[in-house]
Amino acid sequence: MNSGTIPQPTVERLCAIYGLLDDIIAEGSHRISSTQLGERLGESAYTIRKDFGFLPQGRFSSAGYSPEELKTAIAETLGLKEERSACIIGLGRLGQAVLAYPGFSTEGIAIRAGFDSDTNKLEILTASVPLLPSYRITDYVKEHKIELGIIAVPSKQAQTAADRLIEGGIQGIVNFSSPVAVPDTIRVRQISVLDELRILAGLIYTSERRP
Amino acid sequence: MNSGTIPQPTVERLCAIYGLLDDIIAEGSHRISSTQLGERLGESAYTIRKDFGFLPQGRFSSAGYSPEELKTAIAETLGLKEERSACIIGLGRLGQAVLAYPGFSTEGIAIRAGFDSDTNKLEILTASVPLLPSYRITDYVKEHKIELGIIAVPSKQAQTAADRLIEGGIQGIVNFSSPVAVPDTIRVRQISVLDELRILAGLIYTSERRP
DNA sequence: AGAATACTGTGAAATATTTCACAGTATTCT
DNA sequence: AGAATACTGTGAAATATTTCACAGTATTCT
Repeated sequence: MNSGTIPQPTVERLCAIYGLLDDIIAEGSHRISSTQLGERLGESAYTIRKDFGFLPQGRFSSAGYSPEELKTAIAETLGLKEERSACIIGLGRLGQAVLAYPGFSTEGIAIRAGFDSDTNKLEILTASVPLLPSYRITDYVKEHKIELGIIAVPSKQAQTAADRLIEGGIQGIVNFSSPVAVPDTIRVRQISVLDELRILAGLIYTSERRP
Repeated sequence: MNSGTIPQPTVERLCAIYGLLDDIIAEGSHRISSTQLGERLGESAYTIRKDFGFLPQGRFSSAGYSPEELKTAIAETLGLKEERSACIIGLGRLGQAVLAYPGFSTEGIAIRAGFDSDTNKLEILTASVPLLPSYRITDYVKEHKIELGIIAVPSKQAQTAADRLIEGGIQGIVNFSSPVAVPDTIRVRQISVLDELRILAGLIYTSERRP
């Protein structure tokens, strides 16, 4: 067994597994082994099992894990049982794509509002949640106790968006835009397709050169 | 100085810095220190300097780095000087958003084609690159020596998309869809907003509980 | 011109993370 | 029913990564 703080790589992998378990359940499997999970994720079975050491001791054994029980155990450990409120800043193509993503509602994340500084856009778009002008971010986040923010604005507006979210009391940010400065109480996950493509290029290039 | 294989976390940070340097150059700075870079990225200055140890010895010193020289040094080290060819599979909202992203052309990544299995969609959309039916992925990737693929299809189609790319000789994949099984010569970068939101929730929750 | 400052570069130490090796055990097979 | 199998859980070892501490040096200040 294991307690103490959970290492960040473990939290990341547990979340990846959590999502994967939906696929596995959809496929109809009722048992899954650490080896199989590791293969799907590109991790070793040892690592997966060590990660599971942070879950409440489940007396799993000998024929792998039950996907349903695993999901429950992970949800409990990472606090994914209660629904989290989120909002999205920037309703361009990317923001709209995220807003329209059907997965959230069933998965413990509720997108509660969308914001954009272009009021025209707010009128044209339709959504099942309120779409509001950006100057209302702080108030709205505060009033509705929104915990997570997604930033999908052009890079010059990223810092303003972050500042408004933070002033409203946001706890974490997924940022598709340029990196933003935040106090170290706020966690930021940076996402950039361009960076990822470069990382791939870099990994490929450096492993070719130095075998 | 330093050679040998470059650690993956270093490649990742160097790519993040590479992108950040464009912002810094745009702001008009001609000098940037490891401390400043670290603050923007949420890393320590030590780490940044260690990372730079993998760059060709630049005799930078004492008043920080020149953003331009840094960019060149990183590009050289990671092979980002030559343009890389990429393609995108799946032309839903997300795929369209990526395809329309203006940053690539100026940044050493060229999106050469888009694919979708819905031929209607191919006719409706317009783009500056060919939009083709998905069964042509393998041929096209092979013929045009496309190195990187972006998968933005519904989860059930992800594995097929990956298989076609791999058969065509793709070297790396950025995958917005469900995790895919690939031979270990292929590198995959998995991107999921839902996972990122859960990671944030998990990090926040576990650090609250165990201070 | 000389002193103070603000950096970098880098071995060595500290820490975090992964991998190994194997005992223990439910399940499956004959 | 007994043997073989296929797992998990976990200390210990190995490895990777980060942090520290500080010497060296160009730049800025007085």
